[in-house]
Amino acid sequence: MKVRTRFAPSPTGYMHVGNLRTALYAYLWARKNKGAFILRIEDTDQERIVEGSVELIYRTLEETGLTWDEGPDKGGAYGPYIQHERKPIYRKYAEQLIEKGVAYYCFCDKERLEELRTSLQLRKLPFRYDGRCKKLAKDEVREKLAAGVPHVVRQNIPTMGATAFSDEVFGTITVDNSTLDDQVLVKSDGLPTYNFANVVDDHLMEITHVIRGSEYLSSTPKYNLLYQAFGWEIPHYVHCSQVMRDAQHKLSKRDGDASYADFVEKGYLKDAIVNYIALLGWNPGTEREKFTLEELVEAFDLSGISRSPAIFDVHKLTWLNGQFIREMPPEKFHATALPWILKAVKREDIDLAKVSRVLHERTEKLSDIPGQLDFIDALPDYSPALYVSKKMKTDEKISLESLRAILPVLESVTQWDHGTLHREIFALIEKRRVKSGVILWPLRTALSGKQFTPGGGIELADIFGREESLRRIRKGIELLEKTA
RNA sequence: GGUCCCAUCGUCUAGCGGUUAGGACGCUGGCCUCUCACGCCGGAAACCAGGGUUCGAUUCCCUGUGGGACCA
Repeated sequence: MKVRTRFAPSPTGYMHVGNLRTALYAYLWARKNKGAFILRIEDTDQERIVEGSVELIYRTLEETGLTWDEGPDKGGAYGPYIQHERKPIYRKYAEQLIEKGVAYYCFCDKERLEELRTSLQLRKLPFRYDGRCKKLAKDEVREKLAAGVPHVVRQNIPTMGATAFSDEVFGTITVDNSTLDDQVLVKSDGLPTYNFANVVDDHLMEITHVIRGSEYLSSTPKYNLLYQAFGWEIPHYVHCSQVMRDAQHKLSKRDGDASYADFVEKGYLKDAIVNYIALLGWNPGTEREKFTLEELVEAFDLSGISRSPAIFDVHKLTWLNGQFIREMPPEKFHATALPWILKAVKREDIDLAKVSRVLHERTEKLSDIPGQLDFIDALPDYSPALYVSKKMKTDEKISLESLRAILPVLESVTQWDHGTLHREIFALIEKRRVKSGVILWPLRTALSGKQFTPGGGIELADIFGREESLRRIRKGIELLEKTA
């Protein structure tokens, strides 16, 4: 049978990385098996719907390369792919269940349910519907329906026995039916609950592998009861454990760093994000850690999914991001980095390609870039103490001598390029018979006014060009003369 | 509160009865070096606890502890 998986997000305006990981696993499994990956929008909970969410879902999946074969925009043989458009379908199946006695109409209103709840709470019992409407006579039900009394449809769970299901990652799980609640299948507005809709849709859409978060683990027995009542084949279940912020908390929207968009905004590459979340809770069985999406398709297997929750480690994501950045060809890095470089560099006399060259090995995430370039547009005010470096064997006095020696050398340079500069500066070092740091440290300090910079003194001189370099060196000499 | 699930370095994980418990991030020492970074070499760092089963348990079983999910 052809493998069919689905990603079924609610349009709540947010693409949580945990959801994205679930989508990724479903995508990988479909592709790995040459099957189909389906996108279905679960909008039965109308109150939670956020404008523009569906577009956000499309955009995220497209950006990350998780292409779907069937969906609201693409169509397919199993549509519609938006749950609220499937309303009549659910009604029909709910009626079937009622006929079979596996479900029943419930006319209990809010007040009665509230009473039930408080009375159970007083006795420290968990809330469970007491099944009152189950006992209603057929005529009574018909009358109430005809009179238009508001009602829901509830699942009639057997009071005896147990229900078991098998999960690809958790194994067999058995639950006593007596602990299961007669959950609502169809709400009073006529729309199905998620609990009902997902079963009907997964069956009708011929989903073979239901890949979803572990929060559905405890309701799965109820779904199985439904499948059994309909006589439908039960799909393979693949439950993925939570993505956590720390041991106590799920990674949540409130932290401001839980969504795909948050990470893109912070300068993470989509490839790195996808690679990292794939590894969160799944391992390929080898020690390999870096994968492209295509390579993940190849390597992915259900058996590598782990049961315990995983804490999202932004440090490791950052490292992986750096790996992807370093691997880029220089032109690609330049194109990627350019918008971030332009945030810091406004002057137009700078060759930005040279800037990205020195940045390339020094960038882990793109948002690091502006801060690294804050000395380009204007030389910052800096303390002469920056000229002191024990390791480079230099201090204010020595630096002053060095800068005074550098100035005429650079002034006489006619061909201002990296090769020439390098040659001239190193000739000076040799001539003065000093350690290279004695010349290079003051040069870099004078050019940048910073302790650390992307690029060394010669590279910076090349980037700044003749006029700006000489100007900054003279300024350094001035500063040191004042100190001495 | 009831039910279910989970438990190896700080973090992600390998392990599927006998291993010097492996890798990666992070941390750290060194080398390289035009500062920083990259890269390379090294180091510290873990089997939640107690009972079984077994010649032998990180591994299998039970209990406890801790954490999570679901139902409220």
